[in-house]
Amino acid sequence: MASDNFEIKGFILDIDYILDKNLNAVIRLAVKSNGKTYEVFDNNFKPYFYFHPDSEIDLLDAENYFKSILTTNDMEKIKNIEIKEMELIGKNIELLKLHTSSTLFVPLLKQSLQKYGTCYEADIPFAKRYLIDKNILSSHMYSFLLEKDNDVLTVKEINKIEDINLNNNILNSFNVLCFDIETYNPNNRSNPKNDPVIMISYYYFSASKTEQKVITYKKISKPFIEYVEDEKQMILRFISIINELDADIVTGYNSSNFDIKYLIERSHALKIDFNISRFKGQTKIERHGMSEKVKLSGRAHIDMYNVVKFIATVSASTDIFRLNSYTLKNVYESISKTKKQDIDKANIFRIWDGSEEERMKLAEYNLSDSFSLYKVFETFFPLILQLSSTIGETLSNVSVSTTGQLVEFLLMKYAYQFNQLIPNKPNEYEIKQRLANPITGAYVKTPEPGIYHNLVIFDFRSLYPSIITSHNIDPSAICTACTDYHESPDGTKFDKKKTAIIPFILSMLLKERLIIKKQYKQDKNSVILGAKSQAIKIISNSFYGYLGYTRSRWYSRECASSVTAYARFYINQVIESAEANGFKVLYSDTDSIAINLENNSREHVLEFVSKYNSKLPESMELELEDFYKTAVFVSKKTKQEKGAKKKYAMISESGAIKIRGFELVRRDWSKIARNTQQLVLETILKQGSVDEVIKIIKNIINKINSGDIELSDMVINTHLRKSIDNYDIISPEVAAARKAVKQGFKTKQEIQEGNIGYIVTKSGESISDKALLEGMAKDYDPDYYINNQIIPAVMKILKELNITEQQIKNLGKQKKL
DNA sequence: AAATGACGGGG
DNA sequence: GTGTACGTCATTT
Repeated sequence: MASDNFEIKGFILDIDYILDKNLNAVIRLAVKSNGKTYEVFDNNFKPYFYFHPDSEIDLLDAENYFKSILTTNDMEKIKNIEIKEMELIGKNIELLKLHTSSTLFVPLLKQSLQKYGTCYEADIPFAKRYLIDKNILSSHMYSFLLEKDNDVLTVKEINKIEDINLNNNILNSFNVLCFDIETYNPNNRSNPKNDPVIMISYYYFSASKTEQKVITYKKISKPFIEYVEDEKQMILRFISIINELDADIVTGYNSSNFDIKYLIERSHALKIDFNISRFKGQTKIERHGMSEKVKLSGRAHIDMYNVVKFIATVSASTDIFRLNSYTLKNVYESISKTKKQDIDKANIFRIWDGSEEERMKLAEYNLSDSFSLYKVFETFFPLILQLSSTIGETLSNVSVSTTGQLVEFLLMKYAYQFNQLIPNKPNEYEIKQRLANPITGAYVKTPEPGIYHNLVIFDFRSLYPSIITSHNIDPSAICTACTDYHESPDGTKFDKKKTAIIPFILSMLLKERLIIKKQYKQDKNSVILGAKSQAIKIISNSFYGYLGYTRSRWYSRECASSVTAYARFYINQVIESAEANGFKVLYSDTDSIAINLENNSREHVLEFVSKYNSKLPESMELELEDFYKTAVFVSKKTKQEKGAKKKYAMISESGAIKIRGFELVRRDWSKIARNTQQLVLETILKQGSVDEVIKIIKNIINKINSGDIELSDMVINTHLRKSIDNYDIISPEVAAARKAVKQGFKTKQEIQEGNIGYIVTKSGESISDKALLEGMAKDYDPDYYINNQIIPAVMKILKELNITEQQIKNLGKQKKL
């Protein structure tokens, strides 16, 4: 038997497991090393879980105990029993550790044992379990000592390589295939049972080459077209291209829910197997919570739509990435600042059935989707990679994770290292209870509405994380009888001496981030450092949320409410202290305060903050955010907004505009209203007064009155969910849609499936009478747009600045006369 | 006001 | 898959 040993240096791209013919679970790694990907097995890891019996039993005689409660069939599944002493949320617990050979047996044994006690860690996916127990980080360099036996590679040893350069190089070592499909859609929504895939485009890039193509089966003379015989050949060709190019990452946009799903279902109809895995194993779609997850073996599938939404969620409080809709077009245009090629999607089937010239446009569009996706991928992948290497989960898992799942994975890893038992997930009843019992939130000081000048904003650096680390907030540190403790303002005591994993992990992350930030200052162009810093920030900021997250394994109402109680305590302390020192605090939210400098000098306020900082716990710090020239504060009054909400706009000294809480961009307002509102706000900020604003509004009203505004700016976008016949109340959009159907402009189906845009025209009595679909409308009703769009939009801002609606209305009348 | 339902992205 | 389990907004009751 030929067998030899060798060593490779590389990183884990993906991990899963196989069941051999005896159902034994064997870990399988995809190791990427020097441009090659190895399929590597690890035989030295077996499934296990813990059991804690309800009744007192003789643990030393556990085998007989199990014999008395389990069938012989179940008993055969237990390979070994160990007695373990561990800690569960601060309390010692004695457990039985049950070893088995197959992952299949774990849920079966758990089922049989449930009525006799509690099973722990019986729901940790095997591949995750492996990374946790072996303390191996995905997307991190390791040296793998391998043994080759009959072409099968097994791993003997894995050792971490602490080489920053090697780790950094990972960023450029992926073969990435970005793809997009077009489908035939004669009935609006393509149905994979009948409607073929008509084009598949891809944009491929790796360290050594770039390639882009559209595969299709109707004649189109363009150099980027690869012509094949039919749909079946097209799909087969796509699969073989993925293999030939040896893609490590296959990425799409909403591809889990659409492209991949459609290709799988379509292939089924064509009686072919759609499999784009690298190693043996199916390509399938699994439910991952509410979304779907594509499972490949040996490659990572990354759905950039998931990633984009994730980033949008975690950066919700910043202006960096806030869009009203996360379509590929919007996202691409936002990151690249260039327009994306567009097409009327409802028309794709007609284009396909039409001339070659038209199809050429479709092919170009198809390719532009893959190219845009590549840009989106390029923008966000560094962060995904750093999230992956920071917590150690695989790229494909990170790409479908919520922040809670990222934190949970880290906690599970450290729980293992600290001999702590991983708490079970809550059942539905507990979830409901937690949900019904929310945690008191942050403190918000609502501002007096108006325009202010000369502001300074300070905020606590990483307030929640630093509160957790400074006060040892962790469910396992909660104590009643301890002597050396932190007591939160709402009365929970945390043992100072207890080594608890949440503060432990957090202080490690915060320390690392400080180092990274320092390096980043020296090397502002480093994509890796920027992404790493962002990744750590995202993870650290998620611990508080995780403590109060209803499905959390480490849920602790006491901890979560202690964090917010401390936050309220500290921010109020700053406010009081600032006011005692003669500063006017205009506004405060959670971790920040806005001070109106008035006659105070900058030096004076900076001095105050520095003095204040010296009194704070070591890891806490109040930082200067920025100086602001002008700020507009508006009080919240609308029904939707419960409680005190941020609603302000301000402009910093450098001219950066920060807008919070204004409904500036909503689909159901016309573009003219949105643009005018934005302009009004910006003008107030830049001019520092409302004088110029009056002129602007007057000008817009005049333009509207004289019919100078393009119809496209007047379109109000909305969408109908029901069939147009089923409405009791006829809103303008329903009226417009009905007219369009009656006159044969659109079919009922077209209306029902997509977005519709309508314009309020001159002819008719009610607004519904006047409403016509975009394309049918020949004019617009100036009165409607002035009174129902422009005035309400600008009044949202102006009413707080002592300008009445009548004043604005008079602007239009003056000109008319 | 509370409960229920639909949507997001994709064509 | 050692299965999972959203957040928001509109409409209806």
